Amino acid sequence: MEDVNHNGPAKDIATLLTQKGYRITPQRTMILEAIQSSDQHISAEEIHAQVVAKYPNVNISTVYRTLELLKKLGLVTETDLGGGRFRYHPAEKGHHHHLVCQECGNTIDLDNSELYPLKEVLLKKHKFIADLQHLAIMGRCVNCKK
Amino acid sequence: MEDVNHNGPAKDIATLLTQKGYRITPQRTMILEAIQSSDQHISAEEIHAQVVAKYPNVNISTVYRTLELLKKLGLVTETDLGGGRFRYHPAEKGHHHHLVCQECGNTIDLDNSELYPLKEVLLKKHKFIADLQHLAIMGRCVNCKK
DNA sequence: TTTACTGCAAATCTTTTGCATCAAC
DNA sequence: GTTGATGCAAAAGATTTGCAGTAAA
Repeated sequence: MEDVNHNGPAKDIATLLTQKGYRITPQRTMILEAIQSSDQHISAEEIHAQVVAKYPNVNISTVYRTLELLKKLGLVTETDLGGGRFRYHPAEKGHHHHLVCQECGNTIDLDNSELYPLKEVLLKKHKFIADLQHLAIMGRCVNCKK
Repeated sequence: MEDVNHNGPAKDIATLLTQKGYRITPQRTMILEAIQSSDQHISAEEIHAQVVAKYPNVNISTVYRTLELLKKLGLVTETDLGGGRFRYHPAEKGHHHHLVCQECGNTIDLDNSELYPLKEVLLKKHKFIADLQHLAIMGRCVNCKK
């Protein structure tokens, strides 16, 4: 019971793409695998490196175009953790938040419940609907604090 | 009592620069004015536009180089609000946080007290020292929510 | 006069786009 | 055989850098 869905997620996505008139290509398959095999958030460059290792001629623009498609279909979430580079993760893995250590780059995941009080405050006091899917909190982790 | 310091901030900064062996140029003076006159966080491009209005030949690389210097001296804080563009504000103005509307781009400022509970939780549960100076929370404001 | 600062142009770096070719269906 | 997808090269947008000339001290 590793996956959220009953079928393998890759198969689901392939089916979904086909149904919508998109095509399954080796490039797309490998890009999907790269995203799904990554626990952490992965960047376009990292996806590309991983794909190229097996299938040398894939261009990074194909990665970007595939990510754009997957975003549009709601299969992948794009997160701007700063640093001028987007990061991606499978939407099915649910949303979590990030404590990013500015020293060592490690990220700690938080779940929704820990930010719920904040969300409530923002809504009540500022009538602001916070999109906490895309939240990254910078700082320093234990190991780096000294 | 507008300023945190007793002397005008611009004068302080000029003195400080001179003491450290840096030079006061018209470009630097105007860049400093642009940063200080902005309540909100200002981008390099916005600073440049404001400076060029009065002093047409200033190059944007001068803006970047001045910002780098001011950062190094701790006079200006650089914030990565995402969108692949840094924003700057005077360090003396203290830190506040941002609710950024993804629809209209408006920002609502929060002060430290509203995020204090969160900071405490992160410290206690995750031993993570959150640098909330650099926090931006994305979402939708009242006007855009519908 | 010394050398820090500036303007300009060119280089980076990430992401996007135009276009001709290729391959999934 | 259609037409959506790909690779390549070039563009775009923000920031950085090399260099020769300029100006603050």
